[in-house]
Amino acid sequence: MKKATTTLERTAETNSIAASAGSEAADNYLKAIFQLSGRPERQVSSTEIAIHLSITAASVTNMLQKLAAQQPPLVIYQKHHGVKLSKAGKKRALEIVRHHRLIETFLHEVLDYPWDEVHQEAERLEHFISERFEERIAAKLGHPEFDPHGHAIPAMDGTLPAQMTQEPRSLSELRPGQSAKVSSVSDKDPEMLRYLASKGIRPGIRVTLSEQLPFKGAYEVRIGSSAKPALLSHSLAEAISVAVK
Amino acid sequence: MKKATTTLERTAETNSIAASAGSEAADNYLKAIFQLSGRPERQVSSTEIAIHLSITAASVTNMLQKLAAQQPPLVIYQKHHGVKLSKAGKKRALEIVRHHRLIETFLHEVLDYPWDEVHQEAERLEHFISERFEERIAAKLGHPEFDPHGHAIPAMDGTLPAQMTQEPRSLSELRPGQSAKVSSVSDKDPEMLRYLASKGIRPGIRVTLSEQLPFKGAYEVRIGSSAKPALLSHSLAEAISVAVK
DNA sequence: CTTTAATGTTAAGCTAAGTCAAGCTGGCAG
DNA sequence: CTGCCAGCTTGACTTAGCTTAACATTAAAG
Repeated sequence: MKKATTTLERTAETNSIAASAGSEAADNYLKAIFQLSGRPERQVSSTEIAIHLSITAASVTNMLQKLAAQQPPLVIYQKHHGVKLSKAGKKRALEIVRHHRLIETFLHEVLDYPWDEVHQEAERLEHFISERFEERIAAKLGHPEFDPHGHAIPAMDGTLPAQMTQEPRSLSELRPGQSAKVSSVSDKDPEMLRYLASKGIRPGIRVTLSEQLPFKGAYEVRIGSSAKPALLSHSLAEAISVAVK
Repeated sequence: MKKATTTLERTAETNSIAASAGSEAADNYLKAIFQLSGRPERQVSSTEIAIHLSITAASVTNMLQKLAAQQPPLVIYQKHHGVKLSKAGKKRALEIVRHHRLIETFLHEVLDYPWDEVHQEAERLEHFISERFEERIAAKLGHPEFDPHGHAIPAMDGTLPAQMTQEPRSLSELRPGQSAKVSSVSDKDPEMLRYLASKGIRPGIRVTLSEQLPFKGAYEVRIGSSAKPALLSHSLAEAISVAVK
């Protein structure tokens, strides 16, 4: 008569909600929401997230419901009205952003990666490093405040330097004659980064907009102390954040 | 009367091969087979793999079939008679082992990890680093030949130093009076590594077996040039590989 | 040669994350 | 105040990797 013993009582609790906390996918959603919601914070819609992550809106709805059902909830989700991060969700998102930016800095400073290649590698690794690894590279780098593209690195406790809590101004919003310091550049497009580097545009450099052609035309920009100005397209100008000061 | 349409013809081909190349799971199987098959090479059984990976034998059978069905096949699999790596499978396995050991060395040398903590971190990261990352840390370290535990690091082309192509001898196989040099120690158990470090046992150190108590009793070992001998349990002695020379 | 214990394999089914297609909704145009 | 349609949500299905339970095979012992 068979053993049968095995399946008896069983943890009848295969149970409820299932998990999906801490998964790579969940992390990516949280990071996406964080980045899309901007500062000050806005609600983010399913489709926005879907486009950002290159998946379908249906998947997003699904995952948002799971994230909202966690204990504690990672997002505040209202059917048909978008989503925002909860306290816990924001903490997690900032942790991942910290990982990402520390890794980028590390790759650039310690492993001599060119700045256009750090993003891709960091995008994968950010999910898999331990707290210990994070702590070690931060120490090795002397607890840096900014990554190679000029983005602020959140502190361990999940706080950002004060000036970073507001939406930064883009070079494309300057008026002719205005001068400003480059605070950061978008890290998403390697080609763009290579081009910017070749023009000498990087965080900390002072730029002066001498002229802007109409209809989103070229931006004529004087860079640092260089003699002749450069011409930047609208989308390039948009990818450059500046502090007017 | 319901649609019913659904189950009809069906892609009767739920089908064959599917993919699962290059996945983390597949990598882990290949590595497990590589490690279990030893040198010179033996066939490895499903259950061995199952135990090594802490999953069920059924899962293993499944995956082996997929790995064998790849184009090119990653393993040579014979029902009921175990499995061995194909050319391509061996190449991939060595690539992962190379990643693992380079990462361990890197964590130890560059990030000052203690040698008992490197394994766990490397175990995760080995699957996610790019070729570029591999190349950069290898360069940073001066293309090392051995990891912190004394294991040989495969070259980029997937070859191992000559002496590593044979099964190493364990300290537990020495006869009293024999002397040998520690070539490597097992990296799996952090506690054991800490203990070994405390006794001064590490790769490169010369040891002399002065006495071995019967029935797998303690091994009395003189370590390097130290005055008084240490007592090692059988399992400890087994975890230490030596070159007699 | 037969039996059987150990070991392997198949089949069915679960979960996580995704897809597609169809059904809802809610805010704006008339 | 109505209706409509873009944007969400739901539901039914997929795939990868796993589990359990049932069935099959091998090899060793009688």
